[in-house]
Amino acid sequence: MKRIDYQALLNPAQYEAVTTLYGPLLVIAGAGSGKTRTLVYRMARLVEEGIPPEKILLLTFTRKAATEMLRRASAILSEDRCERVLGGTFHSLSHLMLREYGELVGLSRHFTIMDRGDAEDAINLLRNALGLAGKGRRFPKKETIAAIFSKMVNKMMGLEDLIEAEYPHLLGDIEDLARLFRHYVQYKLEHQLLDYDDLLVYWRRILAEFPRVRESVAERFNFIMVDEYQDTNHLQAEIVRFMAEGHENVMVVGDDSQSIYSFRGANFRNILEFPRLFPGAKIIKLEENYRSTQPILDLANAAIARAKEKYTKCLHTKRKGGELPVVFRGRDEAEQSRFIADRILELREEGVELSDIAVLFRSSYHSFDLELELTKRDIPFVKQGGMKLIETAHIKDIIAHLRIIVNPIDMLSWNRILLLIEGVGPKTSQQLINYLRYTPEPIKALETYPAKPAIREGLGRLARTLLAMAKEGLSPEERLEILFEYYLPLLSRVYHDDYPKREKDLDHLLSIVGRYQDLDDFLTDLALEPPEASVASVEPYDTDRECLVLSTIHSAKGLEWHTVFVISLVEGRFPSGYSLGREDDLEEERRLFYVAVTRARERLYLTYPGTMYIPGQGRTIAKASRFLAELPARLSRNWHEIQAELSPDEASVVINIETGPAFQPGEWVKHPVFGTGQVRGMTDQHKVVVNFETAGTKTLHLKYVKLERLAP
DNA sequence: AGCCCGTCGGTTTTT
DNA sequence: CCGACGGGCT
Repeated sequence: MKRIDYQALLNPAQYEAVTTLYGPLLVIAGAGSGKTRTLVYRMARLVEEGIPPEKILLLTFTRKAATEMLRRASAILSEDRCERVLGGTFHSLSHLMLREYGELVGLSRHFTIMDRGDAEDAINLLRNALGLAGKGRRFPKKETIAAIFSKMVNKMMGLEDLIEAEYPHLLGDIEDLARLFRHYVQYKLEHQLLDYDDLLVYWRRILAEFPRVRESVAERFNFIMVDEYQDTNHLQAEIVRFMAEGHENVMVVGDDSQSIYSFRGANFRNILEFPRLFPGAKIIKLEENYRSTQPILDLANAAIARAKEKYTKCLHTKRKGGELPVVFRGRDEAEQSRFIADRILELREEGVELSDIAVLFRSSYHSFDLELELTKRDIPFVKQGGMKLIETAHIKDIIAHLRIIVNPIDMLSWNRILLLIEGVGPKTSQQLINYLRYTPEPIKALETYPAKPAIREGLGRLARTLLAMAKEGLSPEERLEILFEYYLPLLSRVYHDDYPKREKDLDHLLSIVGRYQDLDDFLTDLALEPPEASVASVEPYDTDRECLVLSTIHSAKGLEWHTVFVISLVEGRFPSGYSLGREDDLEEERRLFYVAVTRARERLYLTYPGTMYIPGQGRTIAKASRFLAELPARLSRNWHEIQAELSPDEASVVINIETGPAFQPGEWVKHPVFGTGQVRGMTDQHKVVVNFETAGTKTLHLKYVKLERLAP
């Protein structure tokens, strides 16, 4: 094992955090202040001190983040013991614990995890059954109800208090909502269904009610580290408190200025309550920024300075120089998209990798226009955030079939798959479910059900398929293949408009399932770590290909890029129209803007369209976001002014690189991004046409391209 | 009575 | 681009 010179590798504050191993520790870390680095080195330190890695627990916001940190810690120690640290999200940890201890509170080992959509479906079903919907009766949408129920649980608030505080217009519906909530809880219990919140709720409950479990868990995990603590909620804080009982070796890291998940019950004040939860906690602040240039930080500081409540100080860096962030106003969305595509192509020719550039936005649909432009120009991209693969109807169909194999009393899934049968609607499905519900073997019972002749054939085929899938000893992949034989013909009937597109997703799913030995694991991972829906590269499985990143700001948390574009900075989009009414929500939008701009290392572009198409209203004038309007003028430059200052000849030239002697046709050259290629010729003094081996033929402007001559 | 299918409206953020 | 809704069909 390598000895590590921590003092040389870390600044004094980071060093102190890394070497404080025992007792409660709160680290307030500004954006780009080496928060991840600190966590990684602390993990290495613990292992180096002889702590068995399996006694360390690392809780992060996504499982990807945890895996990445463990990989880095192992690299530092040049050994792989760190991989044995248990890392994951609160939800994945709770899931793991419930599979182990769930029986204590009446959970089967094969409970099903519902995603948000499933929860909404169940709520909808119950709402109809209770007669709370339809016919002139005004009742909140299932999305709203699900949000209310989720907030109640995560904030550990009563329904009445929550409605009063956040949904005063629904005060009249409290009784019905309460009744619906009781039924929802009952329904989940009956069918062994757990929504995301239940994972946390049940785990907390076990910890609270069973001191023996608490003891053995505290013994199992001697050291707990929590990342992104500003986005945890009260429920999660309690889980931490219980799990650390006895040893109190808990380190949490966060930045109250980056709290962006209050819609999920997170409260940035949580981070300040940590010292109350763990009296005697040591507090360390990391304030020096290692990521961005000072002009970018100046803009970020100015944006967050207007926040009503904040606790961290100004970010500063020792880095010198840097360009002012650029503001661009396009005539419309199409011009905004063209501008971004133009800049991206220039950056690529400067040698900035596509994957080191990101376009960030408030809501997933804000990038639709840009996606069209990128496709037109053949710029490959991946999109993070927004629609997940598992949220598409056809994938949910598949998942529902698989869930029944694991948990045959999951009547929510039964409902879904029965509705796929021709001739079966909501009524028939409910009757069937009432029949299947209390039979010991629901799948077999399907065939014996006294059904109308019109649907008997369909039920029989479903029963035979499920029986074949349920056979012992099959791999998940084999089960899926059996299912496809049954499902593919359905697909073209049910989704006749666009089934070829959906068929491709099914292939994608098949390629994912191949990695799993256990169906339970596969379903759990799909729910807890859902793969993104769109991989827009031309060849779907070509993940090596370098891609531009399009991402919601929420999904960009913790990441950084050379250049960042923040787009659609228009009132109503960002800040979102939903937030305009409430002060707290607006504050969160502001923090979201802060998170967005602090993702950039070298260059930052803030763009917005002057007009926008709004369905119903047609073309409307867009008003620049208040986040732009409020910025002091000296902190950014306007693109149109930059252009006006340049001579017409230079207008599109960004940087100068000395041009060498003219390239000759037939010469071999190497480009930092496109790789090697052969020169076709020069179109004029400045432009060379190169036929690249993999990237195809490109015309490059010599003033800003880095071409290397290769020996013949 | 219950199902199918075309139309239309309206779109936050995520484990 | 998905879900609610209403009219027509079995």
